[in-house]
Amino acid sequence: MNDDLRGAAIRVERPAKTLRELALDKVREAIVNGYFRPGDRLVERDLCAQLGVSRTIVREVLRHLESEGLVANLPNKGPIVALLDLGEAKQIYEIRGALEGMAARLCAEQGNPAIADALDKSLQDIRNSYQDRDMPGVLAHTSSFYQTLFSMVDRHVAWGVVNLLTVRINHLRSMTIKTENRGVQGPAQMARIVDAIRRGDGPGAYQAAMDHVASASAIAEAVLSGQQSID
Amino acid sequence: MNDDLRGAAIRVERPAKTLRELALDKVREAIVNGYFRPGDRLVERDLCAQLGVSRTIVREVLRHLESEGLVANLPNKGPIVALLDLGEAKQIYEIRGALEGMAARLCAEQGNPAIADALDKSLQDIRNSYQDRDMPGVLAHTSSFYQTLFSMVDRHVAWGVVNLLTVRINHLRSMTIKTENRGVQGPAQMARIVDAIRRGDGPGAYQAAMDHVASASAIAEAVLSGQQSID
DNA sequence: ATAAGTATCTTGGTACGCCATAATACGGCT
DNA sequence: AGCCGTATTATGGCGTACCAAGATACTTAT
Repeated sequence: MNDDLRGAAIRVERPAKTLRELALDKVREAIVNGYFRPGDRLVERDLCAQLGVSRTIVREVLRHLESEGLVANLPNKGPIVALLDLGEAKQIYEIRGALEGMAARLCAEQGNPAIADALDKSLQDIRNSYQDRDMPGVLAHTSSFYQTLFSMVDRHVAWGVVNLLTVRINHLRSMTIKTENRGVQGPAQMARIVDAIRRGDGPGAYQAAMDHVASASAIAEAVLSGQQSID
Repeated sequence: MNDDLRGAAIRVERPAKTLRELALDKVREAIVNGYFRPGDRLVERDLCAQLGVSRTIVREVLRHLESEGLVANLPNKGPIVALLDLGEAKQIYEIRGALEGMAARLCAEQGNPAIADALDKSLQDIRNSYQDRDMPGVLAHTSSFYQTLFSMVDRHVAWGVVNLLTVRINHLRSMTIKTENRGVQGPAQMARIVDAIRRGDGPGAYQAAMDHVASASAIAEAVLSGQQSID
């Protein structure tokens, strides 16, 4: 076991990623940032060619994405990129509200100033990204903000759920953050969460997190019903 | 279209389930009710033989269960039945509390007496199962109770999340319900949820649902730490 | 007895082939 | 010309066989 410890120090961190995992990431990413659009068919043999892997891998990847809700399987027709229904999107925002609110409350009750400091740092990254019009950066840092929220109170299961649900509404997210004033209101609402946490105000943090998600949901609904014709 | 209606009546209801789905259900069930124990290795070719299907299917099934959290994949060793650690179990109970509380509150705010009636019916089923010492029945009807809670307010996404998480703690559930007095306390706590819903008391319903899960969590923790040596 | 080499087990991954079904194109018949 | 039945194609569902590489157990030679 001593050997284990010494070995660990110099262990060569191999990628360790299997081909399947790489392919999974590629396809998920392709869906999430719109290379494949909702409703597009995902023909197994075509994906094999595009990814350069065998059908076995492609099938496993499709199964995985199916269980993530990113891909739907039509009987006798095959897999397509899942269509996002407005009602479902609202449900996802609602769940995020419940879980992020919970995490925020727990952070506040923790009474550890380091939490609020870490969140402030993420928040500043978000503001900077908005200023630079770097929208992918906004999304990434927003994710990072919430990941901090969950991981600071050791709630990785809840974080996993939130993450899982979030990829399904990713294109909605990228639309909401481009909305007028969102670059100001969003960070302001998140700052309220951080403030409540710093004050140790559990219910306040909960409410602030709920409010933030609720406003995102409202914007998403407006955007989605406005663009219904395009879909 | 008239033809459709007449045709539907005599349509031969094909299984429509693919072999993969059947195999998935079999393996999931085998894990959930303990035929495969946590930590057991799931050797692909053995599963092929036991299920009577090809490796293609088995691999897809294992991937699927992996993304459900029921199966873990050790690098260079292969899949095993996921081990449940206490902290994770507590997190799952906590999430269930948040979501079931949310659903209960929504049910109460709905102001539809049919909801409470339907829940009462499930509750009676649970009581009967307890009386008959039919533990699988208790679990099934408890699931049904919560499914009603979610589906009555059209929250199938949240129900999906709860369901997903619940299978991971299934063996804990089957232990908690065998606890002394649980056959009385459990239904009593659930009755409080139903009462609050019938009164239209949103916060009360929320709190009652939280309390029920919290007590289940406490029992699970006691059971788990008591049996730690057996694991 | 021990270190080195070897065999075995198992997964990761690939290639190929077969069958069933749905959709489409085609071609013959009236 | 128009319609109906058939052939073809596209595609998913499923199976088999094979190879490479890592891990582990087992020999064997010194």
